Amino acid sequence: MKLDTMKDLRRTHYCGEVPNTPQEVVVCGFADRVRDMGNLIFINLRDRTGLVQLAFNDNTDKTVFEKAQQVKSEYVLMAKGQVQKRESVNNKLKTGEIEIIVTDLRILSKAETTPFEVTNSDKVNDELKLKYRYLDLRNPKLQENMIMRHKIAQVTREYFYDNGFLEIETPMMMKSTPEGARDYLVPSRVHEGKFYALPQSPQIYKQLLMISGYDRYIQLARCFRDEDLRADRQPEFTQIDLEMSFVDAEDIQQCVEGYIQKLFKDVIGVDVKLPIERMTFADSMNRFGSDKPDTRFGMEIQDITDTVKDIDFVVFKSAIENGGSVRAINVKNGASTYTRKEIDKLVEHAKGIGAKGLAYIRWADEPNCSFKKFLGEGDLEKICEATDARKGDLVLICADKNNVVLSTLGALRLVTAKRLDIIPEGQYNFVWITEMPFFEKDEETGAWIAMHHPFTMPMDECLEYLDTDQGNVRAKAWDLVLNGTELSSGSMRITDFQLQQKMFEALGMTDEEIEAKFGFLVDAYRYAAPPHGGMGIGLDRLAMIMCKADSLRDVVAFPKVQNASELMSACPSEVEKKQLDELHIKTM
RNA sequence: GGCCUGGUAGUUCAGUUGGUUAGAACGCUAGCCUGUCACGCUAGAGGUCGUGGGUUCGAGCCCCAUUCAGGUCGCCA
Repeated sequence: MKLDTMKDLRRTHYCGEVPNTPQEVVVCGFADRVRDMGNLIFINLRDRTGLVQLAFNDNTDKTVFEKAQQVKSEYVLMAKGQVQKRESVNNKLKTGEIEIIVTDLRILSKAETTPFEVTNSDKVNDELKLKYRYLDLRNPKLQENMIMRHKIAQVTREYFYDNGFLEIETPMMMKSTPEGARDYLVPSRVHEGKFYALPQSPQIYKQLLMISGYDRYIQLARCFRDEDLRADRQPEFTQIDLEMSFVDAEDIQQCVEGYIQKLFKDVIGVDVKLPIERMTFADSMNRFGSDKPDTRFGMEIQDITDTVKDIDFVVFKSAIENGGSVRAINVKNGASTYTRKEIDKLVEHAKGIGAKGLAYIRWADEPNCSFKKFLGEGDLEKICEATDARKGDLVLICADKNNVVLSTLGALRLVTAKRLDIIPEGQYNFVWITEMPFFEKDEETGAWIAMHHPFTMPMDECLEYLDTDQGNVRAKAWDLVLNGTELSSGSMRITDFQLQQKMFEALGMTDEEIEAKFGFLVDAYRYAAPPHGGMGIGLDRLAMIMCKADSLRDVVAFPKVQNASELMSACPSEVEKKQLDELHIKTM
């Protein structure tokens, strides 16, 4: 059968927006479900706004009826007809009170049987859905997510434009700076053996824009990092990138708080109370064992080193003697029902993080302690008191170097909270993590590397021991954390080129390296720079949380999978030898 | 790069200790059906059990390798 064309017919209404009053309308979209009852046919027509029911009955023109009999799922249709009240209402549909008695039906395009049912694909394997991403994107849930993402972008621009920010595009092809994440490289045809890099972030350019006097900059910037993927990490992502002049940390945070408040109100109708809580990095680590604490539930880490220091238990003793500590979390909420097997699993989990083991007190009927035989009179009571342990609780205790203890308990806190299902839904706990360390030690080389980036301003009081006590230098850098997810990271930048030079040196770079990699930036700061700082806010992660999605893939139209390939188009792919030759790339 | 989990019909899954013709639901095809909305009823088609090797009289099931996907650790200034 020949396909129909639209000819002079044009849409008057989206399916989900067909009004509740009798009138002639023209709708178009995809056939969602066809219910053929013989002399009566119903077709649910779907577009991005929702569904509307098309009805064909014994009053329907014969040729129209015969055409309706041919319709199958996912056909593209256009239908003209009369809106009328239904005989029986469907409360599940926005348009459930009406239907369209069709007088003209056009089959504009036919679909082969799809590899999965578009609107019933919840349980379908991701691999298949990603291969046919264009079909999965027809799913109302994904459409809703894409629309919400659009709204986020819209409100973002609105807010920052209203607050005097200029949107300025920065290059997608730039100089490679191999510090930090791996760059995606673009070979140069004209310059044999030389490469551009795709930006990991527009960091350097936005700082230069401040030097150039653009004062407040915003960009929804695409960024690229050639690192392994996670559910919350794509190799290519969008950052709400901003930079402000003549401000200090607090001004930037206030500006972003206003944005967050408006965004959550306008997009999902949630009130965010300001100001957002501030927590120092050190506090966050000590209380939650993480630099991105989920504060929606308690279970904070307690230091019980003093309580247990006299107990003759070699695990505790050696940890304390080696400068470490003994700390605990009290898993309440009836966690004493954890079976031995489940506790063993927690121990394994702890070992995976680096702990040597895990001690515990399980208080079902009475306190049952895994290291009972080392305890003296009254020791157990003291530990229970220090950890507020009562009947029904499970106390997990870790002894080791501080960083191991904290990251272990921090991870167990999340695992047990998930298992016990005590994380409240629909709650949005924001927290600023401040006074981030400037340096961190590279585990492989032992060298000090910049935790944020090397243009970050150290805190004033830390300047004097930049060279002597790197581990204690704190930065004018902060993160914005939401429900345990790092949403955003910001800092004040160094504007004194001599200090910048010094920071590069502290990071172990030679003069030649500095000149080759960042010479142009250091030079720029010789010509005066306003005090400035800024942030990068992860748009994808923000969208993920606001859509209540589990994976970034649910808020990215065409995502990549774990090995950074894209299953639909099968990229990356091989290229022709001619292309490689032009780029001076020798084939392997 | 390490570890864990999975791959059986188009889809989601079941498949006993290794034993005759590998099943179900949904989808698909054909027919019936005038008020459905996850329509219903009847019949039918549809399988290289991811791939390769091994053990065995016999493998969807056991062993080895490999591949793909997911999660996670490393990594992500």
